[in-house]
Amino acid sequence: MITNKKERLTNQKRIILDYLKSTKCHPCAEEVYFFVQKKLPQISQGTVYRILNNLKEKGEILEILSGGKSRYDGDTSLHGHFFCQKCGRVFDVFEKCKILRCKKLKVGIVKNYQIYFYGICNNCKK
Amino acid sequence: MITNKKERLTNQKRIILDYLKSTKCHPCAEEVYFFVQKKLPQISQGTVYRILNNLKEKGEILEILSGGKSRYDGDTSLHGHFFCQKCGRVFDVFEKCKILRCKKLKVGIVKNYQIYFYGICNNCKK
DNA sequence: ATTAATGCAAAGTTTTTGCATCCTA
DNA sequence: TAGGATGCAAAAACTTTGCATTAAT
Repeated sequence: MITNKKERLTNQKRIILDYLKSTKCHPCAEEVYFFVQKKLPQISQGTVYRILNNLKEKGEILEILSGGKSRYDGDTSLHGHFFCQKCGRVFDVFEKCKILRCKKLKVGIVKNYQIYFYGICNNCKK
Repeated sequence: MITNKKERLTNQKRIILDYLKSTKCHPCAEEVYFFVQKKLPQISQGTVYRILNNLKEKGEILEILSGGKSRYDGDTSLHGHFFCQKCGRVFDVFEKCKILRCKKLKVGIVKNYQIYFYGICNNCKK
């Protein structure tokens, strides 16, 4: 039996998705929560987490892994992320990241991939 | 004043490092704990975490990020990791991963990087 | 002998979840 | 108006930490 749940577009979801699509800051769940709270003061962190997981599963946003809390990116195009080990900021990287377009590796078939760079950003290098 | 702490090689640390250097299973902290417990029944999870962080900081092991718990890899050579979305296993990938040897990107200087592949492994594909 | 490292347990941090209620379609 | 989504709060999951004790050098 196929359970064909019809998903609903709520204010909460729309605001979060709009936010992630419009920023390049790669906010964590808490930062998303703070942002949405300005527009919907009653929103809860649980809802933010549920929506982020939902959008992630549908492939509308990307989860950026880090040791501690995850960050989220509304840009799902093929690119990598650079973590500055000094200021902690995360930058998009569009160079060098498309050379792995291969769909096949010895171990199996690749659906997608993530590249994380670690180093010192131009600002902190000065 | 320079505090030049002399680090000590304990049984706990030696067993954990030996284990990570000898397996290709990419165990998580809990699995490391279970393994070491067979040899040192009194070891605590706190110690395992402290040692894993210590080895990671010294660059002797690699932390493999995933949504939930981290995994650890005793092989610090340049390679990527493939996560099977069906069986959950993590495989080493030595192909395609050395093409990013660049030390410089537009955003800054790269010290190191990690590549994570997601897909279906050969075993699960059958 | 020093003092780094451990074991234990408590606490911290991040994320998930149960359930009554709300609100989208 | 049916049932998917939310808000709230509790709980789960993972990791860190304080402190007395142990043990490596």
